[in-house]
Amino acid sequence: MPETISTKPRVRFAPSPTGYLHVGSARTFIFNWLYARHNGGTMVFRLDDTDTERNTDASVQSIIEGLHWLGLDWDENYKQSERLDLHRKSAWAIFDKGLAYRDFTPAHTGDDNQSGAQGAWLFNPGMRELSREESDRRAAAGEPFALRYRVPRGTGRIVSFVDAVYGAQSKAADEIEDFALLRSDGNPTYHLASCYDDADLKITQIIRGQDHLTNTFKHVLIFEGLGATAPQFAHLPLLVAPDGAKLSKRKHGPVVSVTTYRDAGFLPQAFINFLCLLGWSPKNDQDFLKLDEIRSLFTLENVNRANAVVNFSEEAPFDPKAIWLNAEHLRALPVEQFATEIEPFFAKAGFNASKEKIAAVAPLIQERVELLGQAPAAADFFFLPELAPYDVNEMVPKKGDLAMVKTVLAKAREALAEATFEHDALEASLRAAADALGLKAGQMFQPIRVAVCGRKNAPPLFSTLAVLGKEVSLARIAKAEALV
RNA sequence: GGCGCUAUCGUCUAGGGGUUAGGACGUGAGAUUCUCAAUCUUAAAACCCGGGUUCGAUUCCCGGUAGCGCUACCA
Repeated sequence: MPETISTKPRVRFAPSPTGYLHVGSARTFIFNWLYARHNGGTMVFRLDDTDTERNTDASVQSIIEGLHWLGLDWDENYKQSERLDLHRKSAWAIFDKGLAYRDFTPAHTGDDNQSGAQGAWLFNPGMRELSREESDRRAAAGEPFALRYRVPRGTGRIVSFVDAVYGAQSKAADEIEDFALLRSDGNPTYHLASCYDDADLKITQIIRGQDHLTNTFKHVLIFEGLGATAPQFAHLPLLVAPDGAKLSKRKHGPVVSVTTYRDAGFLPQAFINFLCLLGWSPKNDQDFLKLDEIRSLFTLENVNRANAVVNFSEEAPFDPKAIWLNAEHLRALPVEQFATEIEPFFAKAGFNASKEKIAAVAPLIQERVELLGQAPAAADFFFLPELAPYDVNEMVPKKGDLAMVKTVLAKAREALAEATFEHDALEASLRAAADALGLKAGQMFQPIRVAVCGRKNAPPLFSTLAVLGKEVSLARIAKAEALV
C-alpha cells in the first residue's frame, strides 16, 4: 500500500430513490462529474435510501437509466441501506461522547406544518437535561425515543464553514435546533447517514443543491461529533420554474424529468450543455460547448449564486435555448451518426423505414430539425406510400394560377421521364424546362414540390426527387395533375 | 415568525468605481436561396429601491423590498 495520502478529489452523487431522475438532480450529478473528471478525481455513486417509506425500486431503475443516457460514468457504488449498522454505531458513538441525547417526546405529526408559528423550535423541554441514568432506565423499559444532537447552547459558539460557491458561512449555534440522528425506529436520519458516509467514504468535496446550504451547519456539527474533518462544501444554485418555484412534478409536470428530454429527442450532450449553462458560465461568451470543452473549462469558482429559471411553458415545454443548443449539436453530428440517432424515432412514429432509406434522407433533414423526434414529421413524404390530401392551391406559385400549375406539371413529367434521377441532372433538366416555359425557377419548382411532398416547405427539390426516385415522383406528379 | 442565501435585457449570462453595460436564446426588420431550414446584417430589450462612501456608483457598505431555501423522528 502506498503511504502517500491521495490529494485527488473524491466527490459523490447521492440521490434518494423517491422518484424519476429530476433535471435538477441530473445537473448536480453533471457538476460533480465535471469536477471529478476535471481534476482527475473519483466519482462515487451512493444511493441515499434511508427513507424506506418513500423509496421504490422503480425509482432506482429510472435514476440509473437516466444517468446512463447522459453517458457519464462513475467509479464506485454504494447503498446506504446496506450500511445501517455503521450509521447506528456512529450515532451511539456520538451519544457516548455526550454530544447526543435520547428524546422520548412522541414524534411530531408533521402534518400540522406549524414551523411558521412563533419562533423556531430548538428542542423539547426536559429531554436535553435528562440524566443518563433516567434516560437509560426509560430506554430499557422500552419507551421509544429519537436520538438528538446536543447542539451547544449559550456558549456563543458560531458554526462556520467556507462554501466554494457561496463563500464564508456562519450561524450561531443557538439558532440551530437539536436535530435528530436516529429515529424512534432506530434508523438513521438523512443528516447522520449522509455525513457518516461522506466521512467514511473519504469524500473531499460535497457538491449539492443550495437547498442544503443551511443544513450544512448541522452537518459541520455532525462531522465534529464523528471526530472527522468536514469535507469542502460547494452548493449549487437551484433550478426553478418561470414562476420562481422549485421544479416539481406535481406543479410542473413531466418537464422536470430527464426522460422527457430523452424521449423528445434531445441529444445527451446538448442536454448537458444546456444544464451546465444554468448556474455556471465558461466566461468566454461561448454557449455551444462540447463535453470535453466543458470539462476542461469547469471550475467551482465560475458557479453562480442566483437560482436559474428553466424557461418553459405549457405551449413550449422546453426552454428555447435548450432547443437551439440541441439543434446545434444535431448539426454538428456526422451525418451517418445523425442517421442512426433518428432511426428509433422513425420506428416509434410507425414508419417502416429501412436503414438505407433513412441514411439517404438524413442529410436532407439534419439541418431542418431541432429535436430528433421531429425527424419523422419532417421526412414523412419519403416514407408514406400515399401522400395525405393537400390543398391544390398550395401548388400555385407566385404570380401564377392553376392553369400555370397544370402546364408546369405536364412539362415536369415530360422532362423527368427522360432525366437521370441524380441531383445535377435533375437540376439541369428542370431549369431547362422552366426556361422553355418562360418561367422563373421558383414558379416551376413550387408546383412540383407540393406535388411530390404534399406541402410547400420541404427540403431542396432536386435532392428530394433523387431520393424519391423516378417512379414515385412521376406517379405523384401525375396524381397532382389529375387534381388540378 | 426565525435564520440563511440571492438580485444585470423576457430567459441564460459577461462585466465591473469612470464602459456606447458585452454575448447567447427568443422576438422584429432586411439580405441570400427553388420553398423551408441554415447563414449573414440589423433593431428593440437590463444594472430592484433608498441612503452612505467617493470627484464619480450599476459595481463597495448599510437599510428596505422581493424571490428562494431551511426551520420534521423527508431527503
